[in-house]
Amino acid sequence: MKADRKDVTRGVLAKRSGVNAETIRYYEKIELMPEPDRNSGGHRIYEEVHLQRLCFIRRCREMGFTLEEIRELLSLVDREQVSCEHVQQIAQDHVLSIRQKIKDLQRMQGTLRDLAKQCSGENVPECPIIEALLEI
Amino acid sequence: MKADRKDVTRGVLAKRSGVNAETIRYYEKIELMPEPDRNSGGHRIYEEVHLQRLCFIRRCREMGFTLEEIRELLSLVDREQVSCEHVQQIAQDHVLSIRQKIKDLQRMQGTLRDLAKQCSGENVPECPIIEALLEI
DNA sequence: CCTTGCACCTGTAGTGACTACAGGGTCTAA
DNA sequence: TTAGACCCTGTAGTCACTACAGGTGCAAGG
Repeated sequence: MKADRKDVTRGVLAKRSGVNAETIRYYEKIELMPEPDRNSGGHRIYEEVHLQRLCFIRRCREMGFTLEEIRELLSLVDREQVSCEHVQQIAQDHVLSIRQKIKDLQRMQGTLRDLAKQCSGENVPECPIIEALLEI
Repeated sequence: MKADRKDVTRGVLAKRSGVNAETIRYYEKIELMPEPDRNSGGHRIYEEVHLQRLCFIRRCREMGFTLEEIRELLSLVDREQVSCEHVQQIAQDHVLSIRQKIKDLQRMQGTLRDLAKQCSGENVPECPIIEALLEI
Protein backbone atom coordinates (compact mmCIF):
# COMPACT_ATOMS: atom_id res chain seq x y z
CA MET A 1 0.00 0.00 0.00
CA LYS A 2 1.61 3.22 -1.18
CA ALA A 3 1.21 6.56 0.51
CA ASP A 4 -1.56 8.75 -0.79
CA ARG A 5 -1.92 12.48 -0.10
CA LYS A 6 -5.53 11.88 0.90
CA ASP A 7 -4.62 9.25 3.51
CA VAL A 8 -5.94 9.92 6.98
CA THR A 9 -2.82 9.78 9.13
CA ARG A 10 -2.73 10.04 12.88
CA GLY A 11 -2.28 13.81 12.78
CA VAL A 12 -5.25 14.24 10.45
CA LEU A 13 -7.43 12.01 12.62
CA ALA A 14 -6.33 14.03 15.65
CA LYS A 15 -7.47 17.27 14.04
CA ARG A 16 -10.76 15.83 12.78
CA SER A 17 -11.66 14.18 16.08
CA GLY A 18 -10.33 16.81 18.43
CA VAL A 19 -8.27 14.17 20.24
CA ASN A 20 -4.54 14.68 20.77
CA ALA A 21 -2.38 12.63 18.41
CA GLU A 22 -0.43 11.00 21.24
CA THR A 23 -3.67 10.10 22.96
CA ILE A 24 -4.79 8.19 19.87
CA ARG A 25 -1.68 6.04 20.14
CA TYR A 26 -2.45 5.57 23.84
CA TYR A 27 -6.03 4.45 23.10
CA GLU A 28 -4.65 1.91 20.65
CA LYS A 29 -2.20 0.58 23.23
CA ILE A 30 -4.92 0.04 25.83
CA GLU A 31 -7.09 -1.52 23.12
CA LEU A 32 -9.83 1.07 23.20
CA MET A 33 -9.14 1.80 19.52
CA PRO A 34 -8.44 -1.00 17.02
CA GLU A 35 -5.10 -1.16 15.20
CA PRO A 36 -5.50 0.49 11.80
CA ASP A 37 -3.80 -0.60 8.59
CA ARG A 38 -0.35 0.79 7.81
CA ASN A 39 1.03 2.19 4.58
CA SER A 40 4.30 0.96 3.05
CA GLY A 41 6.28 3.24 5.34
CA GLY A 42 4.64 1.91 8.51
CA HIS A 43 2.41 4.94 9.07
CA ARG A 44 -1.08 4.38 10.46
CA ILE A 45 -3.87 4.96 7.94
CA TYR A 46 -7.34 5.44 9.40
CA GLU A 47 -10.84 4.84 8.02
CA GLU A 48 -14.16 6.52 8.67
CA VAL A 49 -15.00 3.92 11.33
CA HIS A 50 -12.01 5.02 13.40
CA LEU A 51 -13.13 8.62 13.29
CA GLN A 52 -16.61 7.65 14.45
CA ARG A 53 -15.29 5.55 17.31
CA LEU A 54 -12.82 8.21 18.42
CA CYS A 55 -15.50 10.89 18.42
CA PHE A 56 -17.68 8.59 20.52
CA ILE A 57 -14.85 8.24 23.01
CA ARG A 58 -14.22 12.00 23.06
CA ARG A 59 -17.89 12.77 23.69
CA CYS A 60 -18.06 10.24 26.48
CA ARG A 61 -14.90 11.70 28.04
CA GLU A 62 -16.45 15.18 27.81
CA MET A 63 -19.33 13.83 29.85
CA GLY A 64 -16.88 12.55 32.43
CA PHE A 65 -17.11 8.81 31.75
CA THR A 66 -13.95 6.93 32.70
CA LEU A 67 -12.14 4.93 30.04
CA GLU A 68 -13.38 1.74 31.70
CA GLU A 69 -16.99 2.92 31.46
CA ILE A 70 -16.38 3.81 27.83
CA ARG A 71 -14.85 0.40 27.27
CA GLU A 72 -18.06 -1.13 28.61
CA LEU A 73 -20.25 1.03 26.35
CA LEU A 74 -18.06 0.22 23.35
CA SER A 75 -18.18 -3.50 24.07
CA LEU A 76 -21.98 -3.31 23.90
CA VAL A 77 -21.68 -1.60 20.53
CA ASP A 78 -19.06 -4.09 19.32
CA ARG A 79 -21.09 -7.11 20.36
CA GLU A 80 -24.17 -5.44 18.85
CA GLN A 81 -25.90 -6.10 22.15
CA VAL A 82 -26.83 -2.56 22.97
CA SER A 83 -29.91 -2.45 25.15
CA CYS A 84 -31.53 0.69 26.50
CA GLU A 85 -31.78 -0.96 29.88
CA HIS A 86 -28.07 -1.56 30.22
CA VAL A 87 -26.98 1.77 28.76
CA GLN A 88 -29.40 3.68 30.91
CA GLN A 89 -28.06 1.92 34.00
CA ILE A 90 -24.52 3.02 33.18
CA ALA A 91 -25.69 6.56 32.43
CA GLN A 92 -27.72 6.76 35.62
CA ASP A 93 -24.84 5.58 37.80
CA HIS A 94 -22.74 8.23 36.15
CA VAL A 95 -25.26 10.99 36.79
CA LEU A 96 -25.30 10.03 40.46
CA SER A 97 -21.53 10.27 40.72
CA ILE A 98 -21.55 13.65 38.95
CA ARG A 99 -24.19 14.87 41.38
CA GLN A 100 -22.00 13.80 44.30
CA LYS A 101 -19.00 15.63 42.84
CA ILE A 102 -21.06 18.79 42.44
CA LYS A 103 -22.15 18.55 46.07
CA ASP A 104 -18.57 18.10 47.24
CA LEU A 105 -17.40 21.09 45.24
CA GLN A 106 -20.26 23.25 46.50
CA ARG A 107 -19.34 22.36 50.08
CA MET A 108 -15.70 23.31 49.40
CA GLN A 109 -16.78 26.59 47.86
CA GLY A 110 -18.99 27.36 50.87
CA THR A 111 -16.26 26.67 53.40
CA LEU A 112 -13.73 28.70 51.48
CA ARG A 113 -16.10 31.64 51.16
CA ASP A 114 -16.87 31.54 54.88
CA LEU A 115 -13.17 31.66 55.59
CA ALA A 116 -12.53 34.44 53.10
CA LYS A 117 -15.29 36.52 54.65
CA GLN A 118 -13.28 36.75 57.88
CA CYS A 119 -10.29 37.96 55.94
CA SER A 120 -9.78 41.65 55.22
CA GLY A 121 -7.68 41.04 52.11
CA GLU A 122 -5.45 43.92 53.06
CA ASN A 123 -1.71 43.77 53.29
CA VAL A 124 -1.61 42.80 56.96
CA PRO A 125 0.59 40.04 58.33
CA GLU A 126 -2.02 38.01 60.15
CA CYS A 127 -4.51 36.11 58.06
CA PRO A 128 -7.60 34.56 59.63
CA ILE A 129 -7.78 31.96 56.83
CA ILE A 130 -4.39 30.60 57.83
CA GLU A 131 -5.21 30.90 61.54
CA ALA A 132 -8.36 28.87 61.04
CA LEU A 133 -6.62 26.20 59.03
CA LEU A 134 -3.83 25.91 61.60
CA GLU A 135 -6.20 25.26 64.50
CA ILE A 136 -6.05 21.66 65.59
CA MET B 1 16.58 8.15 72.47
CA LYS B 2 14.76 5.13 73.79
CA ALA B 3 11.28 4.09 72.82
CA ASP B 4 8.48 5.33 75.02
CA ARG B 5 4.95 4.00 75.04
CA LYS B 6 3.68 7.58 74.77
CA ASP B 7 5.70 8.31 71.62
CA VAL B 8 3.69 9.57 68.67
CA THR B 9 4.63 7.12 65.94
CA ARG B 10 3.55 7.36 62.34
CA GLY B 11 0.49 5.19 62.95
CA VAL B 12 -0.60 7.31 65.91
CA LEU B 13 -0.12 10.51 63.91
CA ALA B 14 -2.13 8.96 61.08
CA LYS B 15 -5.07 8.25 63.40
CA ARG B 16 -4.93 11.67 65.08
CA SER B 17 -4.69 13.59 61.83
CA GLY B 18 -6.97 11.47 59.69
CA VAL B 19 -4.22 11.11 57.08
CA ASN B 20 -3.19 7.66 55.85
CA ALA B 21 0.12 6.46 57.34
CA GLU B 22 1.68 5.85 53.92
CA THR B 23 0.64 9.31 52.82
CA ILE B 24 2.58 10.82 55.74
CA ARG B 25 5.73 9.16 54.45
CA TYR B 26 4.91 10.47 50.98
CA TYR B 27 4.50 14.03 52.28
CA GLU B 28 7.89 13.73 53.94
CA LYS B 29 9.48 12.51 50.72
CA ILE B 30 8.17 15.44 48.70
CA GLU B 31 9.23 17.77 51.52
CA LEU B 32 5.77 18.96 52.47
CA MET B 33 6.33 17.58 55.97
CA PRO B 34 9.67 17.99 57.77
CA GLU B 35 11.68 14.92 58.77
CA PRO B 36 10.89 14.12 62.40
CA ASP B 37 13.39 12.78 64.94
CA ARG B 38 13.84 9.02 65.18
CA ASN B 39 14.03 6.79 68.23
CA SER B 40 16.90 4.33 68.77
CA GLY B 41 15.21 1.77 66.53
CA GLY B 42 14.87 4.21 63.63
CA HIS B 43 11.14 4.81 64.05
CA ARG B 44 9.78 8.28 63.38
CA ILE B 45 8.67 10.16 66.50
CA TYR B 46 6.40 13.14 65.91
CA GLU B 47 5.74 16.31 67.90
CA GLU B 48 2.67 18.51 68.25
CA VAL B 49 3.92 20.77 65.46
CA HIS B 50 3.78 17.87 63.00
CA LEU B 51 0.18 17.14 63.91
CA GLN B 52 -0.77 20.78 63.39
CA ARG B 53 0.94 20.95 60.02
CA LEU B 54 -0.56 17.67 58.86
CA CYS B 55 -4.07 18.75 59.85
CA PHE B 56 -3.52 21.99 57.93
CA ILE B 57 -2.59 19.97 54.86
CA ARG B 58 -5.59 17.67 55.28
CA ARG B 59 -8.01 20.58 55.61
CA CYS B 60 -6.56 22.25 52.54
CA ARG B 61 -6.85 18.98 50.59
CA GLU B 62 -10.49 18.69 51.70
CA MET B 63 -11.03 22.08 50.12
CA GLY B 64 -9.49 20.85 46.91
CA PHE B 65 -6.18 22.71 47.02
CA THR B 66 -3.40 20.95 45.13
CA LEU B 67 -0.23 19.98 47.00
CA GLU B 68 1.61 22.77 45.17
CA GLU B 69 -0.91 25.35 46.36
CA ILE B 70 -0.57 23.95 49.87
CA ARG B 71 3.20 24.15 49.54
CA GLU B 72 2.83 27.84 48.70
CA LEU B 73 0.54 28.46 51.69
CA LEU B 74 2.92 26.57 53.97
CA SER B 75 5.92 28.50 52.72
CA LEU B 76 4.17 31.71 53.72
CA VAL B 77 3.62 30.25 57.18
CA ASP B 78 7.20 28.99 57.38
CA ARG B 79 8.70 32.30 56.34
CA GLU B 80 6.30 34.02 58.72
CA GLN B 81 5.31 36.24 55.83
CA VAL B 82 1.63 35.51 55.80
CA SER B 83 -0.34 38.41 54.42
CA CYS B 84 -4.08 38.50 54.00
CA GLU B 85 -3.59 39.92 50.55
CA HIS B 86 -1.54 37.00 49.30
CA VAL B 87 -3.60 34.29 51.00
CA GLN B 88 -6.84 35.78 49.77
CA GLN B 89 -5.46 35.83 46.23
CA ILE B 90 -4.67 32.11 46.40
CA ALA B 91 -8.07 31.37 47.94
CA GLN B 92 -9.90 33.46 45.34
CA ASP B 93 -8.14 31.78 42.42
CA HIS B 94 -9.14 28.49 43.94
CA VAL B 95 -12.78 29.48 44.33
CA LEU B 96 -12.82 30.45 40.66
CA SER B 97 -11.46 27.07 39.59
CA ILE B 98 -14.00 25.28 41.80
CA ARG B 99 -16.79 27.35 40.26
CA GLN B 100 -15.58 26.35 36.78
CA LYS B 101 -15.55 22.68 37.75
CA ILE B 102 -19.08 22.94 39.07
CA LYS B 103 -20.20 24.52 35.80
CA ASP B 104 -18.53 21.78 33.77
CA LEU B 105 -20.17 19.07 35.85
CA GLN B 106 -23.57 20.72 35.58
CA ARG B 107 -23.22 20.87 31.81
CA MET B 108 -22.31 17.17 31.77
CA GLN B 109 -25.28 16.33 33.94
CA GLY B 110 -27.60 18.33 31.67
CA THR B 111 -26.39 16.67 28.49
CA LEU B 112 -26.63 13.25 30.01
CA ARG B 113 -30.15 13.88 31.27
CA ASP B 114 -31.24 15.14 27.86
CA LEU B 115 -29.87 11.98 26.29
CA ALA B 116 -31.46 9.74 28.89
CA LYS B 117 -34.82 11.39 28.31
CA GLN B 118 -34.86 10.06 24.74
CA CYS B 119 -34.19 6.58 26.06
CA SER B 120 -37.02 4.31 27.09
CA GLY B 121 -34.89 2.30 29.49
CA GLU B 122 -36.68 -0.82 28.40
CA ASN B 123 -34.95 -3.95 27.26
CA VAL B 124 -34.89 -3.03 23.57
CA PRO B 125 -31.86 -3.49 21.37
CA GLU B 126 -31.54 0.05 20.00
CA CYS B 127 -30.50 2.77 22.37
CA PRO B 128 -30.83 6.43 21.40
CA ILE B 129 -28.03 7.39 23.83
CA ILE B 130 -25.58 5.26 21.89
CA GLU B 131 -27.01 6.40 18.55
CA ALA B 132 -26.51 10.02 19.55
CA LEU B 133 -22.97 9.45 20.75
CA LEU B 134 -22.06 7.60 17.57
CA GLU B 135 -23.15 10.42 15.27
CA ILE B 136 -20.17 12.22 13.78
C1' DC C 1 13.10 -14.49 79.26
C1' DC C 2 10.92 -15.77 75.10
C1' DT C 3 7.70 -15.63 71.69
C1' DT C 4 4.02 -13.81 69.02
C1' DG C 5 2.21 -10.59 66.15
C1' DC C 6 1.62 -5.97 65.04
C1' DA C 7 3.74 -1.76 63.68
C1' DC C 8 7.39 0.11 61.58
C1' DC C 9 11.43 0.50 58.14
C1' DT C 10 13.11 0.91 53.08
C1' DG C 11 12.60 1.21 48.15
C1' DT C 12 9.79 0.39 44.30
C1' DA C 13 5.75 -0.27 41.31
C1' DG C 14 1.06 0.50 40.34
C1' DT C 15 -3.18 3.62 39.62
C1' DG C 16 -5.80 6.87 35.57
C1' DA C 17 -5.49 9.37 31.62
C1' DC C 18 -2.73 11.16 29.46
C1' DT C 19 1.73 14.05 27.80
C1' DA C 20 6.53 14.60 26.56
C1' DC C 21 10.69 13.14 25.16
C1' DA C 22 14.75 10.83 22.54
C1' DG C 23 16.41 8.98 18.59
C1' DG C 24 15.32 7.51 14.64
C1' DG C 25 12.50 6.94 9.77
C1' DT C 26 9.08 8.78 6.07
C1' DC C 27 6.80 12.00 3.29
C1' DT C 28 5.87 16.17 0.76
C1' DA C 29 6.45 20.65 -1.23
C1' DA C 30 9.71 23.93 -3.00
C1' DT D 1 17.39 17.21 -3.81
C1' DT D 2 16.72 18.74 0.40
C1' DA D 3 14.45 21.02 4.34
C1' DG D 4 11.35 20.37 7.62
C1' DA D 5 7.05 18.59 8.97
C1' DC D 6 5.23 14.57 10.17
C1' DC D 7 5.45 9.83 11.75
C1' DC D 8 7.54 5.63 14.20
C1' DT D 9 9.02 3.19 18.71
C1' DG D 10 9.62 2.75 23.60
C1' DT D 11 10.02 4.96 27.84
C1' DA D 12 9.55 8.32 31.55
C1' DG D 13 7.06 11.95 33.66
C1' DT D 14 2.68 14.02 35.67
C1' DC D 15 -0.58 14.08 40.32
C1' DA D 16 -1.67 12.33 44.73
C1' DC D 17 -1.51 8.81 46.49
C1' DT D 18 -1.68 3.39 47.59
C1' DA D 19 0.19 -1.21 47.84
C1' DC D 20 3.60 -4.35 48.02
C1' DA D 21 7.97 -7.15 49.35
C1' DG D 22 11.29 -8.20 52.37
C1' DG D 23 13.17 -7.02 56.40
C1' DT D 24 13.48 -4.89 61.64
C1' DG D 25 11.62 -3.02 66.19
C1' DC D 26 8.63 -3.20 69.92
C1' DA D 27 5.07 -4.27 73.52
C1' DA D 28 2.39 -7.58 75.78
C1' DG D 29 1.28 -12.28 77.23
C1' DG D 30 2.88 -16.65 78.89
